[in-house]
Amino acid sequence: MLGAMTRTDHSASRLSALTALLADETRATMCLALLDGRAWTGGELARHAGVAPSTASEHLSQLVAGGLLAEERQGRHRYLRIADPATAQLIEDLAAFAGPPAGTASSLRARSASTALARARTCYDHLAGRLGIAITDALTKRGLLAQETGFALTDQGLRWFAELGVDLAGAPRGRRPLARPCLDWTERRPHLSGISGAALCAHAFQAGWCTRIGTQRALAVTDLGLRELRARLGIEPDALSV
Amino acid sequence: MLGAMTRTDHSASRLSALTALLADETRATMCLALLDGRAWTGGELARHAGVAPSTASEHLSQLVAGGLLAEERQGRHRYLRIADPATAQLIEDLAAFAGPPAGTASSLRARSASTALARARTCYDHLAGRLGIAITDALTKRGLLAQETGFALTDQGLRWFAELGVDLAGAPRGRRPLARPCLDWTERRPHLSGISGAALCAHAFQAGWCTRIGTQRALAVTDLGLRELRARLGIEPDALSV
DNA sequence: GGATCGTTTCGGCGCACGCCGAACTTTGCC
DNA sequence: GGCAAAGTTCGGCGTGCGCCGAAACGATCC
Repeated sequence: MLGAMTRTDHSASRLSALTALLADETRATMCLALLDGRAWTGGELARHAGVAPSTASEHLSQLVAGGLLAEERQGRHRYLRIADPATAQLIEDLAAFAGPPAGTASSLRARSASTALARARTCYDHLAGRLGIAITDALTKRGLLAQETGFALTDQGLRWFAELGVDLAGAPRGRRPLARPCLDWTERRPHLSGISGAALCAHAFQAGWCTRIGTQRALAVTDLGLRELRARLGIEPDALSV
Repeated sequence: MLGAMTRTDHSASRLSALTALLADETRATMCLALLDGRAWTGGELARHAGVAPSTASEHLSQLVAGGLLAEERQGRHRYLRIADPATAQLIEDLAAFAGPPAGTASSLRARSASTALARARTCYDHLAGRLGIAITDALTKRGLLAQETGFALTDQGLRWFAELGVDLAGAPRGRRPLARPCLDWTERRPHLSGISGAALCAHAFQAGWCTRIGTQRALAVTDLGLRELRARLGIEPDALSV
């Protein structure tokens, strides 16, 4: 009992310290902005969050010290990004959990249906929005991704990636799983994350399937992308343009 | 840009409100205690966290209002439990992420190697500790659980559960996946969670494979349990008693 | 060298909130 | 009905922390 107590206490201390980093709205705004997967400067984040540069500087130092963000100094700039995919995943999970309850999901979806962000965007290092959902659904429908008994690529799925020219076996395999679900903000449904999700997103950029719009995380699918998605996954262009 | 801004702002507000609930060490202690899956009274949680009943009452009201806990009034008692499996999973994820870095994992494991908690425990509604890891490893080794390409039960795995007398198809299937990984505190490795993990844990209790020790979440594996684990999964009793 | 810009450090302000004890309500027991 | 126990409400205390502006620092450009 006593042993369990102290152990729990240490865990509670660490848990509260971690969540305290995100418990401030300014810091939360910064972390959510960084979920686009790119590195922002301190000034950009300060303006985005609507606080003075000095305030932002202190917040960012806390986030770096807490391990949520990584920094890189270049000249007089301080570039900040999410520390690693696991951290991005955690923030995504929290954001999805904190999202509006299921009842208001439809109204939210309807309200934001016309925005570019809901149509296609990146979610740290993989594809999200209706594009991400459409791809995940297509992979599942074609038997490339098993969702009934968990969330894993099938052997056919591995071959599909190989045909795409993406070498998943050779990918740097840390503790990050090959495939894992990531709950989508706008769609309230899981889309493909993990190493394969990141690889697919990277391929989509490299092969010119999609490009970034503006400075945020919104994406546009190119004509080539539409053709490839139809040819390789049977995704009709209509499903993405609505 | 503006649309994205306000949207992000709302998300940040909700994200910070959610994490603020766990950002206090007293509330974090309470939530971690409730991860044993049972319902505690307000007084028990107050004593466990080391605060006055009045203080605990206010904290618990916040956690209920925030949706993390569910309450049930019975006479002059107020029973509290984690709201649902998704919430438990989130708290587990956070606790695992907030846990000690990989470098200190071995020393932690060594230090707590002798405690009953590290040997076998529940993690909300499924089995954890070395018992949970041993089961997950055995399922994987026998081809019942696929971890190479994600995390999902195989067809053989479904048959194994059926032979056990556990009907996974008939389980109340909400959005909760059949199988999902849950990162273990002490072992720093994933163990089986999700509907199948909960069903296996329930079966283990019902069939007398294990029983609770004390009032915490620690478990003891019975002789029958040891025999069944060896017969059904090839788990040697030594692996659990070390 | 001088001007400018991005960033950081430092005081100081003010609010938010976690804590307790005391008083009160409700429930259960004798 | 009377008493004990669980829980809640309220007032008040103290502190922690998020905010800003001013000033200092360092890099870049002219």
